[in-house]
Amino acid sequence: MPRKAAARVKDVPAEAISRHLGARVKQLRSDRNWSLEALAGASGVSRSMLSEIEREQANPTLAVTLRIAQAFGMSLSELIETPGVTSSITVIRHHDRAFHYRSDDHCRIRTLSPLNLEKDVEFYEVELQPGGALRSAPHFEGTREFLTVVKGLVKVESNEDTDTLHHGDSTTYRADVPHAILNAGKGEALVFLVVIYR
Amino acid sequence: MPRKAAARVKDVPAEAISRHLGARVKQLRSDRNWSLEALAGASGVSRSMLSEIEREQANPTLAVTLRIAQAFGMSLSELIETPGVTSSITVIRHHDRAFHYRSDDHCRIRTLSPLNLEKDVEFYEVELQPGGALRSAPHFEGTREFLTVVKGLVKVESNEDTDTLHHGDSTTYRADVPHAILNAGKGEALVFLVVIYR
DNA sequence: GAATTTAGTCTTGCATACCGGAAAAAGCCA
DNA sequence: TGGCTTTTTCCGGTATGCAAGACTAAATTC
Repeated sequence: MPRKAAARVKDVPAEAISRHLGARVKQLRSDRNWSLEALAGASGVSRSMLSEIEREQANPTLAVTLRIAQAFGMSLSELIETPGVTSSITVIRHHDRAFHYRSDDHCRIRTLSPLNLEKDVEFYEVELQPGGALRSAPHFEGTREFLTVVKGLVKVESNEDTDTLHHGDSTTYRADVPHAILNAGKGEALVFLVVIYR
Repeated sequence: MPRKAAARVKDVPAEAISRHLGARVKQLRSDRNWSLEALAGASGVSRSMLSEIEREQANPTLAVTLRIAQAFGMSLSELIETPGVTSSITVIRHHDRAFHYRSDDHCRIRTLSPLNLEKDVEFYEVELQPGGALRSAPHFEGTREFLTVVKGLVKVESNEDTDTLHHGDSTTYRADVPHAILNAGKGEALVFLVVIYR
């Protein structure tokens, strides 16, 4: 068995890189009746490279892609994003490491909402080992947290206030002050947390 | 003196490529307490490349940048774009009937956020018996729901899309179209639901 | 404090992004 | 059809993106 060649990114199916970037560039260019030469002039990217990109035979660098976007008078995002396609459902699987926001011995946090997609709300799952705690510095003014306990015994602190929650209890508190979530029980604790920025 | 090399894109000032992409990656990574090794594992991009990118010494290809974005659970655009009271605590006890939003044989809904206090976000716990379903007419334009399955086997429908979720899986979907949450398993199902109105 | 582990940077080597110019296609008008 | 122009693809060379492993420094464990 020949040993596996070094996995290079180029080997990734071209379509996966950025769906139809080539087609998109070609479209924008012909919309404007530009030749490769014209686009090359406007972008500073060589005709040959542009040709390859349009035929999906290249894996352009960020810099080159950015220049092309600028030549069309748009941002990278605008160039890359397929306009108007918002798939209805997005799923985050339990074991998807990409969403393990943070993990250490005492505390594991999973992101349940695509971060930064929803700007002012975040949804987390937090697992705390006995004695474990999640302490946070104040967030922006007006930020509140909503929390519900699925398993274990949890103590919540916000400012000087403190409260203890059992399985099934929920709470909301100010998060624009120092606050903390602590596992006050003997077993593992599991809570869901919604953070709302104002 | 060697003759002037052909002007390559790499020669462009690094900052211009994508403002502080390196810093951004580094930030996201340390936010999550990930080592380069961990990020390499999650993204499929080598440590060394990641190191170079963070130090702004590389001009990554689109493919690599995309993989990094995916490892962080965000889109390319999201990665590239620059981001940026009296008693503190209110508790809702598990058995407090006042917050049983709705109860019937098949479906029990508890409100975990004081309703109409936070106007554009609501937080629910939904319990579905086998065969039970929660069907909703479209909410306001732009409304999305975030859902995570704590127990059971759940099917989600939004528009024509459908997906099945096991324990620990999460999803987000459009709620401004007809949508439904169904218990597709043999036992009781428990999910947490966040609704965001736009 | 030596040995082990864990973090990051540096080095090596290959595949390829990228450029400039040549060859090939495609129009376009007699 | 034959030339003339314009547009696109092909080709050769250079610089560099990228992966893998070596190396170094810091933190842990014994």
